[in-house]
Amino acid sequence: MMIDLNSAVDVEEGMELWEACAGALPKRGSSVVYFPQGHLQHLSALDLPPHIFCRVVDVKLHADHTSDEVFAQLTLLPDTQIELKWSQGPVGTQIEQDDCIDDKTFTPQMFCKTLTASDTSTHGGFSVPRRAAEDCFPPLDYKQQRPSQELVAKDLHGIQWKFKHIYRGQPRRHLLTTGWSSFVNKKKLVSGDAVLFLKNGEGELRLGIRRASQVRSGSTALGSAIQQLNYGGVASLVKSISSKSAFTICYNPRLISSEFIVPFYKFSKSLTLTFSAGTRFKIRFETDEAVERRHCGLVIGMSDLDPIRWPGSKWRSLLVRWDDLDITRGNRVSPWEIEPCSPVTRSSNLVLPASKRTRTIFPPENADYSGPRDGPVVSDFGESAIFQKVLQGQEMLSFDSSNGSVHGQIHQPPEVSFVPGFGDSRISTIESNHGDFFRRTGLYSSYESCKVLQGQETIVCPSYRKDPVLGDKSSSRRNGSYNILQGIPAQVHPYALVSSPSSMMTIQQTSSVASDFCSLLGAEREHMVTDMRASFGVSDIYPRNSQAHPKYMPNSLGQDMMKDNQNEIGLAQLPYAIQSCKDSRDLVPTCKSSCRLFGFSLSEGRHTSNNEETQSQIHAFM
Amino acid sequence: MMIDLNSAVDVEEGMELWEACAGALPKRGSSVVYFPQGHLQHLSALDLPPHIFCRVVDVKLHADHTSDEVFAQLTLLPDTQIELKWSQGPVGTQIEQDDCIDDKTFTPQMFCKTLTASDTSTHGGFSVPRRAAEDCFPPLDYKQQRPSQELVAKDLHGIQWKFKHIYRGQPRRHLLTTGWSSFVNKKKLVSGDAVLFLKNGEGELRLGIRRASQVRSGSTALGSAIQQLNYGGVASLVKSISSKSAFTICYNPRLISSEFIVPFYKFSKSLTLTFSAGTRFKIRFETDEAVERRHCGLVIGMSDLDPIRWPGSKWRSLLVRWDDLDITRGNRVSPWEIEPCSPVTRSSNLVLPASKRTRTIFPPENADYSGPRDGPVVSDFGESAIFQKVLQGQEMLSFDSSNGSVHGQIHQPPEVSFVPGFGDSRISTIESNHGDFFRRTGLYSSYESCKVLQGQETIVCPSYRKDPVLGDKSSSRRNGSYNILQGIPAQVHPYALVSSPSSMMTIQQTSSVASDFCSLLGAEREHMVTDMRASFGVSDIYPRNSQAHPKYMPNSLGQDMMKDNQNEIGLAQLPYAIQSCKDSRDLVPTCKSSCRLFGFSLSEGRHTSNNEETQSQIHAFM
DNA sequence: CTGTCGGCAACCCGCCGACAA
DNA sequence: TTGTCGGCGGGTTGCCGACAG
Repeated sequence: MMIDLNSAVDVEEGMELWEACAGALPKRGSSVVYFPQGHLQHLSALDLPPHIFCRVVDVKLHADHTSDEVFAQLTLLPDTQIELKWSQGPVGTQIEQDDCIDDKTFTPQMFCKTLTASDTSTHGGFSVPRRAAEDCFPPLDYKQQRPSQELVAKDLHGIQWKFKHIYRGQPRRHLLTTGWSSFVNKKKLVSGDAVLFLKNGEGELRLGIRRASQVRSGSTALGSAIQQLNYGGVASLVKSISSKSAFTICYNPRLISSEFIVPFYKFSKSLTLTFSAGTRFKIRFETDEAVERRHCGLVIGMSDLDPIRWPGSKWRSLLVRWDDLDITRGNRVSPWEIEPCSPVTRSSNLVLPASKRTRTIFPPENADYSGPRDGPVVSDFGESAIFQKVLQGQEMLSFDSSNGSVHGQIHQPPEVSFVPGFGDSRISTIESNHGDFFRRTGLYSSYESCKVLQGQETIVCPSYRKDPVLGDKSSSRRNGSYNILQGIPAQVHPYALVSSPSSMMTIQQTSSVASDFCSLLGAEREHMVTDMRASFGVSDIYPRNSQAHPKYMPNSLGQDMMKDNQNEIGLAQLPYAIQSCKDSRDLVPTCKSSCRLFGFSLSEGRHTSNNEETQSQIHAFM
Repeated sequence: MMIDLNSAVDVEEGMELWEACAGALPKRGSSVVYFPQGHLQHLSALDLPPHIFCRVVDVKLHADHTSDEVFAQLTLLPDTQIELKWSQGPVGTQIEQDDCIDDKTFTPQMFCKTLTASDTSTHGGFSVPRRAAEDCFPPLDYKQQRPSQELVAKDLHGIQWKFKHIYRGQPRRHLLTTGWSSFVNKKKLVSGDAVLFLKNGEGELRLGIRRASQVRSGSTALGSAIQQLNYGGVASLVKSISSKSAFTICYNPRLISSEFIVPFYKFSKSLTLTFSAGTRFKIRFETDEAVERRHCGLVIGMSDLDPIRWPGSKWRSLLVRWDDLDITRGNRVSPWEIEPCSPVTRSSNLVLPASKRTRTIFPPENADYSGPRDGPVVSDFGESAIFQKVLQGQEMLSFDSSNGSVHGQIHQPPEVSFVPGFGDSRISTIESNHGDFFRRTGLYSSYESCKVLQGQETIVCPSYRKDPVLGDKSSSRRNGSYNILQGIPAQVHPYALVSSPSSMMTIQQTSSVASDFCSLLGAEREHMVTDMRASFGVSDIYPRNSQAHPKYMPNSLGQDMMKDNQNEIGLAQLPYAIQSCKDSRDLVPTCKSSCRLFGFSLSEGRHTSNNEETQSQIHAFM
């Protein structure tokens, strides 16, 4: 069940926590594009255009009471003004900026740690990373032999959790003992889930969770179901849109199924590119296992996903071939989902040790550059509080907080090009420049490390690296040094976090930079992209008789397409889907058994649906 | 999430258990009346008649996977034939009979016990009532010093639960030890919930639960939500009905919110009565606390509940005044919900010790009458298996199993009349006859004890009474002696159970008797009822300035009406409702907090929403 | 620095008959 | 007949430093 953070105080306080847990939201007042096709899936043929330009007129935050799943109710108002802008030509910076206004001031501190087996076992408590404790928790009296204190942290629902925070052991370390296991049990946390502590301006502690895996897919079902089943249903949705009146949908930034709302500037920009067949691209998304990896692929054509009901829609209009044929994703993407890929050699070896990688790839080029090694990340939405006030003190970019835009000292953007290629690791000189561009702007490293770190299951913190200028401790006390991101939302990372070498993060103001980066990138693309559409047909791309042809790939693309449909439609349509999400831990078996309804037996038989529970029960008596 | 009992075997086997847990269903093929007004509440003004005559074309049983909440999906087909019958005049017995056809043969044995504090505490196991164990469990070898065996019982989902069944202690008693607490934990049972063991024809054990209280209201939300939010929504519902094509709704016999489907004969018959103002009536329903009591009241008028959108609807068309002003129910009922009341003195003292009461009220009048002391109960639906083959061996009525109807040897129904009265306990001579009628038919006692027992929180078994004729043990081995009913579904009790003095029950074939009883009653009513409509106006009934007037009853009727609306509409409309049912035990706080959305703060503040949990958490660390 | 482990205490679960309602 | 209790044994929880990666 959902509770609404409707107390004024809690909305105020909970906002940061909510976004820390969920990711960035389209801001109230911002311009977005709504895709009924993506939202309603194949639910019914509607008399609606494929994309609807809207203004976000209301945002309500919600958190599921039992699973802590976060989602928002967005109220969208179809806006002909935006449509007008759209029809008049490519994106203006105006629009981007209006997505980036913000008025929050303070900078909360937070840390996020993926729980280890020890953290979640019954054997002990929670091992707090040193810096996390030092930065987020009230200081202990280290003169005492065994310093300890009581911590109180509120979760999204305003529920208080108390923990004994103790500093002990040899060597000394911070631990949460009493109260911790209760928290783990009540929240049903397992190893791989992440907890998140956040100290707000008043020094109050807030506590959130980000679940690792299955809940995500479960949530998808829930989210989708709610979206469609929202009171009034599809009919009233159509009616609202047709009459240009506001409508409300559910939105979960962490879910790939929430892609049906896209910031206008992103949509607009992506279409200025007209991705050609042959274009190499990369994408970020979460698989079912919540492992987020960077995947590259090749655009092999473009066509309407559903030419009958949604002719001319850009929704998943690009036919693609993935480099990794195991990718459990359809062979279609939307233009705004993907980014041009820089196929440097190292892209095939993504899981290098972070410290090593960092050292190798980003030697300090500028002695003056003592700020974050990892800059901000691209954010879809210029939303919110916690992404503001970034980059202060950084030399590479000056930030004008008055309008939230970045005035580049990079007045001459470097040449960036995206050369279509079929091999794995072609590097052109232009692409080198491209990499250089990232490095010079200070954007590249975050961009890169973010992607790498997102997919890793347990890795949180790259090894600590001494700052060549400021030494060991001071660097981490500044506006962060490394960007540590983990369990990050799907599709596009919404955080702009600059963090210390530990998992400590300081949240800062970066979104405007991010979107500006986007527009720079977009501009570059426009110049450089080579239109190869004419020279490629879909079937030409696939060597006949090779397993790369859809016909011969039952285990990859072909099947994935089916899966795609089955999951997203099936789970969204029926009441089963709603009910499959009652309990966060029961989701897997439940979903399995309900999936059988759509022709796929994901489980062996119906009795396996709660086999674990059943087994333990059956063996309770010997 | 719901699982469907879709394996053929399980439907076959699970049917009995399902009905034991849920109550009787409208049978496939039977005639019912569907009330969109009751189903959709104030959801939207529809272009539908207030009642729609339908045939039940499909029944699918479901059980919630985590809470074990039972409900059914009914597919109804608007049927002009029924409408025709309706328009041609009062009910024929034909229609009743077609609701009672059945082909099931065997008679399962079951018992139902409300869990005590000891049963649910962590301190021990489950104390099995002696006779329940003897009748339902495989026999133990009592020669052993401490006889024990392993029991295996399947629940609604087909999950097996194993228990150690032991016979020990001084004095000896039956206990379930190992495995029991695990069951309690997994099902989240608390004291007041009831468990139900059922031995089917093959001697297999089945195991169900009936929750006591809050889950019920939670389920209401779930049920309602699903009903309305069922894919396609209201619009498609309207469309289906308008085009006379089948539609599917959710139905839970235990819920008062499921009143929107009424057997045709019941509807039809109730309208032949044209309840007049001044008519005394009684009703059975469950309050929020799952306490079901018999309530009496007075019809004070009749008018449309919603004259604008549902003019001429019989839905809650009767304005009533309750004898007990504390009743948490609106001041409106539908004609088919109520029955004429026999205002005998003891009706004001319902919670007499059962054995004492039984002794006092039902002295054996007929030495030949060695069958059940408590006869069958009125059943709305002539459904199913377990209600058949009743009363065999009983002298009062003969049962013809070939067509499921009852041919009365009561060829001369006794005079039954319903004299309007304002006092609490007027007894007319005619009413005495009325009571006598019940007694002579063997219907009265069950009718009575059922009502009494339903509302009691912990009382399950009236004290054991020796059968004056057959002695101690033998009586209970026959077709039952006392009808023990507990935690019985709302509104109209669907069981026809004849039980032993313990909580052991033998399920038997009674429904045809029940409906026949109804028709008898209906016929009587038609003759006897005095039309007093003209002489009473609503405002005349309420003594001005008395607290009986709605205006002066903020704590009873007035407020209750509001509650009524708020709950049923509010919870049905929003996604909150769907999600409020994730966990059976979390339902209360959840519902409370979500109710605030509709303007009612049912809880003190939002933080109290899971106070219990929170408290325990907060105090985990001192 | 921090994940995991063995050691060990305290607690609680759950089986037992006693007792009484 | 059966609900509750004290007794008590055993399993689990959870705090501790040791140790190692």
